[in-house]
Amino acid sequence: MSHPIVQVEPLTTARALRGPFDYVRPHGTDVGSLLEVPFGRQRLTAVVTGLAEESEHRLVTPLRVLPDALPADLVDLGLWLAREYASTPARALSLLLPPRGAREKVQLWAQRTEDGEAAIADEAHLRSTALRLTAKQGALLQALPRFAGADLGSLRRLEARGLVEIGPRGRRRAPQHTAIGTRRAQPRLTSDQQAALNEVLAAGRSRDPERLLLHGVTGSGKTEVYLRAAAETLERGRGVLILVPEIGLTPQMIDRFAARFGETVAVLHSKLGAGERYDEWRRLRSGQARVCVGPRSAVFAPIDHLGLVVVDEEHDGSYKNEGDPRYDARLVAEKRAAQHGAVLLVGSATPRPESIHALRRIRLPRRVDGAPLPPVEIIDLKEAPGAVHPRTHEALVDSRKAIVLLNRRGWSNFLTCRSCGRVWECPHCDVALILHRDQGAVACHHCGHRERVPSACPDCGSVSIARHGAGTERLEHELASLGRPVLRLDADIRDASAVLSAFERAETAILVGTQVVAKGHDFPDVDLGVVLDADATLRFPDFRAEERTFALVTQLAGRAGRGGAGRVLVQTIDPTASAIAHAARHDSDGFLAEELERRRFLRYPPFSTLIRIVCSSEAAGATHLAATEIQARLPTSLGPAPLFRLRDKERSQVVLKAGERRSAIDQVDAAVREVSAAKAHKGVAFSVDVDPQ
DNA sequence: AGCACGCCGACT
DNA sequence: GTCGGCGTGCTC
Repeated sequence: MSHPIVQVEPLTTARALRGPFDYVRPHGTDVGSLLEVPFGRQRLTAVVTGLAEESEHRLVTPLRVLPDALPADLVDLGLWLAREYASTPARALSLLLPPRGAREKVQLWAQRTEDGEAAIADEAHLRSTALRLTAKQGALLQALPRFAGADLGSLRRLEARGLVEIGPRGRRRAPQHTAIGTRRAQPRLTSDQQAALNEVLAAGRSRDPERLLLHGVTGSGKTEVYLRAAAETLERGRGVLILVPEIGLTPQMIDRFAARFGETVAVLHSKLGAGERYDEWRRLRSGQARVCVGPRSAVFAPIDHLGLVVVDEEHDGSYKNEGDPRYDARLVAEKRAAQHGAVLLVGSATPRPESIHALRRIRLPRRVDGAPLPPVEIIDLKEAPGAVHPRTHEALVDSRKAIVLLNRRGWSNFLTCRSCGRVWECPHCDVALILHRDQGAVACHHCGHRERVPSACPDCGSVSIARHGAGTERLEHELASLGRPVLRLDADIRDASAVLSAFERAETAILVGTQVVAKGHDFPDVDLGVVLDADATLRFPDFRAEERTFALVTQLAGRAGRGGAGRVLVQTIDPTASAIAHAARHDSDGFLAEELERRRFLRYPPFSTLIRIVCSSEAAGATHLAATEIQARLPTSLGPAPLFRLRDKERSQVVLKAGERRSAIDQVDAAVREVSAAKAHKGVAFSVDVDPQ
């Protein structure tokens, strides 16, 4: 037999441990097969990544072959992912595995036999046969095929007459929200949409398709372009992948795809139960489903012959993974499209400068309803101190439905003792505790530590405690004086969709919240949008602060005035700030041109690659030493810079700004491997982030 | 990451 | 004597 050996990656989280390891090849296995192998004294799941003719090792036989297998292209993708993000093959492949811990659900399935068909088709025969059946059995015979369910008794009688066959069959556990069959009429495309669609279709006919950016204002009908492009892709016999930011906030995308394409749509996301997730994965793997809609992790959906990969709201930060392979689903989407020769189509009203730079842009400059974008007024907070400027207050009084954005959760930012100056801080992190009055607690927003609201200072006994700053909870409380319902939406709210639908139903209301309110649903009758503290995002110490502020203001403007009349107010202490000024004019081209020029000048992405290495340890001073050694091995890197203590761990970071991406990643990987292997740095954990947010 | 092997201190 | 500390090294 040729290739009697499998090369395998055992799935362990150990950073130092990288395969491939060789084993005897079990019958019927190939690249992508999943095995259970003896590994040292453990038994581990392992992924076959290659085949070989011979090995220098003494081989053992795997314990068993697991039922599902990865497609070979996903094995390639996993190995690429490991290298691209300086992780390990095992950690990367773990992200792509079929859902574990669930089996196929099998139920009895009944269908007509040839005699049964004849009984239905031939009316005379039907009379003679069916009349001798009870009414229910006759109805059942006509309603087949279907799962047997509670009618098994009747079906068994039909089976005895040879009219039906009954046997086991897998049954799909469909996620509840998939609104299959609620088919809606296809809207007519505007001429802009038609032109955009033509470009996407033209790209799809090319051997080496272009990567496209659909830059369309909110309400310009990007989703309908995705749907039409998907339909055409399916007709060509190829699969479709649609990525969306967060499934909880964008149920419309799933609904619209399920309504248009029915059973061929699968959904993959973290809220699914084990059975549902397994069934959806299997439906994709087997080709029963050819379209997948889901968040970042859905970029690993097992779809073969991909023809179209869509990334909706491509500016959204949730495409970046926080866990160990710190992958960016937007880059993985691009890679998958390239693997399959598929069209990459990313869409946004506020695209990233990176995308403007790298992709060919198609525009949808007008809303489908023809309504103009709402006017944006900038309000100078220097004129009047306080959280809500008098003009903002006036506008809130005049509005019927308003969205107010404040990017701080809780009641107040921090507490101090008026008599001794004590600041309430998290015992595990170097940050202040935030007051949450409704929960009767102060909480750390980084590690989740909570304490009861203090009634007295533990240091000096004073009962006079000052509350500084205002968050969404306090704002909610203060706006209640306007005498209309105030709804709050932020990470403290358990049921976000209940708040959104309450706001949608309300005649008049104010929705207060953090960034999520700028995403959320589309409300047709919002007449006012307010950004209370645009400076909070703008002054963030990050080179993306400008673009995030621009996106926030623009996205909020998109929520207001869908029906026509609407206005947006942006409060700031710096009205001349470029991001705010451009957003106020709806001038994304101007903003993006300026931002790209700035990036080019400062050599920021896309004109370089940033790589961040964070060292963390509970031992005092250890991270600084480790980071210093990392820095010494990377000639052009900056640092080490201390970060605030998090979960009892000191942290220190080194940042590399590289011209040559591939070699820089390899250098960082080598440096981290060497330093982490040194016994002097035991107890120090290292994390590498390529393209940090 | 596990887990065993191995070479030194204080306990029934 | 031997129970067990965790330093060191290996896993096809």
